Amino acid sequence: MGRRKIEMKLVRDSSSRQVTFTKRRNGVFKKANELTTLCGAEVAVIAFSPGGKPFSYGQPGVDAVANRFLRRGSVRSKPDNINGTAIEKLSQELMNLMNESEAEKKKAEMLDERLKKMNLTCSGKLPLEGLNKDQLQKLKRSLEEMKEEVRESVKQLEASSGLMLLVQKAADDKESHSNNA
Amino acid sequence: MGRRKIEMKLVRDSSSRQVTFTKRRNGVFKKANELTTLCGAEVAVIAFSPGGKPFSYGQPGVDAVANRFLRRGSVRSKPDNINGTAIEKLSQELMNLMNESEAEKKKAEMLDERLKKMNLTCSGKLPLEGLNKDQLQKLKRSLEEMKEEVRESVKQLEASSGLMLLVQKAADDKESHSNNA
DNA sequence: AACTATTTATAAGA
DNA sequence: TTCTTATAAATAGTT
Repeated sequence: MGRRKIEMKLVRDSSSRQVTFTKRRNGVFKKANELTTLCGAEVAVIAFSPGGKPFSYGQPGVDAVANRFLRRGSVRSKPDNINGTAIEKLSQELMNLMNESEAEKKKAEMLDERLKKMNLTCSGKLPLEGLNKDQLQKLKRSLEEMKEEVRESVKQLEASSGLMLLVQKAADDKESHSNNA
Repeated sequence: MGRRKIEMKLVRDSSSRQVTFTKRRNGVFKKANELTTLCGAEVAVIAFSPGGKPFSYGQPGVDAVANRFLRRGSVRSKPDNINGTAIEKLSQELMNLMNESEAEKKKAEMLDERLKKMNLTCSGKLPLEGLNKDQLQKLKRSLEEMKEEVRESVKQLEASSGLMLLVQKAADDKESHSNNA
């Protein structure tokens, strides 16, 4: 996309390659950002430069995602309109939310398995012979902890969702009582 | 980049949004692939559609990324070269990974606290009484935020796992080289 | 780090 | 949906 068409193969000159990497990395991140903005999708990109330096989009990330989400939420519905049938809408959204949480749980489980498999292989071979074993171990532990926390979060989320449903039901009951009276 | 310039905001029409997502997702993946090919960089992209479906470049898993990594390694440098400075690069990557893991852990902890607080409030009062739709909304929002955060955590965890695999594969490679010698 | 000549990506449309 | 096509964007080579 420039003065000339280039062959799709490794750029020979190391310097040019670095320049190309920088330009195109920015390009990919921008595209990812647009995908996020345009479609409300969550996108994460991780790129290691030829030199091994890590770059990522979506990183400082949770904040950005949260902000985006909140903005969308406030735009979508007017607070005042929360009467009557709005409850049904909420109920529907809750249902959707819970379903998504389910999906999230499954992902976490798959992740879990992958991690387990990984751990087995790792401890079996103690692979990073020449590398810093200490670092690897720390890494492993970090991953382990993260896994636990995520799993815990999912559990709590489920519990909370359940509670929410109960609350909602109670609300409905109360309402129909009022109607009866 | 089409017949018209479009505003960079959420595409209103759900159907159009889906189309846009598909097209642009392919675009991002293609760009990622080019970055990989042109610069010998390792790139992973994960995208969740508005509907929550996961797509990724570098899959059917991390395996593809790992393979690419290994292929590049054998092309770029002689196998023996994995011993010297390559080690330092990996080490660097590990360091970065660990830093990210730390950040993630903290985020997860915050999430955890918020969840705990919420559970307390909910179970303490079983707030069906006030049960203002307003409260319901707040709860809903909390749930949604948590969902986002959990999902984000999972994504990051996946990314980390992928990196781990890469590191491990590289280590295995090194070992077999040693064995061969 | 900027600047274009071109190539690519893609928003509409068929 | 898949394929065109008119335009907007990205970017390779240049300064």
